[in-house]
Amino acid sequence: MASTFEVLAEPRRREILDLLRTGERPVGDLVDRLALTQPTVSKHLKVLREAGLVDVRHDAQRRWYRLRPEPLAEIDEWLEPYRRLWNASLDALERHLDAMPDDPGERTTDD
Amino acid sequence: MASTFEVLAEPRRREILDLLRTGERPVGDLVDRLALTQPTVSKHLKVLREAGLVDVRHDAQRRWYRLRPEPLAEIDEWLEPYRRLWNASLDALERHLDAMPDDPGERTTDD
DNA sequence: GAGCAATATAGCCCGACAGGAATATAGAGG
DNA sequence: CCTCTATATTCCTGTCGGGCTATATTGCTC
Repeated sequence: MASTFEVLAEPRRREILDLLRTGERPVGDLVDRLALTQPTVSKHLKVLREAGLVDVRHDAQRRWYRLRPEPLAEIDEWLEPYRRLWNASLDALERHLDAMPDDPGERTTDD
Repeated sequence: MASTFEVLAEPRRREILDLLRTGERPVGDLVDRLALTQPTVSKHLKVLREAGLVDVRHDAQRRWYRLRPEPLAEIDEWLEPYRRLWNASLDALERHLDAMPDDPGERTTDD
């Protein structure tokens, strides 16, 4: 089964997730909004389903797809050890700006 | 140029980022740790470079690769609107557990 | 149960991409 | 300048994935 990252690598699938953020939608609705044929959308939905990123509710012939944010929470956890790094960079930048009242002679390494 | 998500979809590239989290490393070091040939590692590094996820420092023939966390911060931002969703789920679960002191007759919809 | 609506599945094509082997490039040192 | 080291680039191959068309499935309604 594909990793959450692999599933998210596809722009159309991210679009689908974006659309589902506001609530559940039937397939036809997604087909209308994405410029894709119905089979293609269904295929993407299958991938999303197998990755646990969406859930389906049956209502007669209509299938309502709904977002499942849990795998995204795992991405969030994966980011955790990196988060301190860019925080460190921002802190350093802040300190730098802070320690530089107005120094026009200052040069960075952009030569 | 590939999106950050596409770049991260490759497991080996995530491994490389993991290795670089502790500090900069030369290519040969990465080759030793990943079970890949040197050209393959160089190719991955090129992709990572073009996506802005790593940076190079030249030191004679040796190239020291270093992590650039900024694109990861963008992923973090992308997650932002979703974060409230899984927080909502967790909140709901908490409220649920909270409102259920000890109710053995309680049934969920898992039939 | 025939017909219609909504969705899924199958089959196919094509472009992208990861992997490796071979080769090129860059720099140090004798 | 030749050689050795470290890395990048090129070329080739196999596989995978997205897109489409055509077809199957499911469930409603008359």
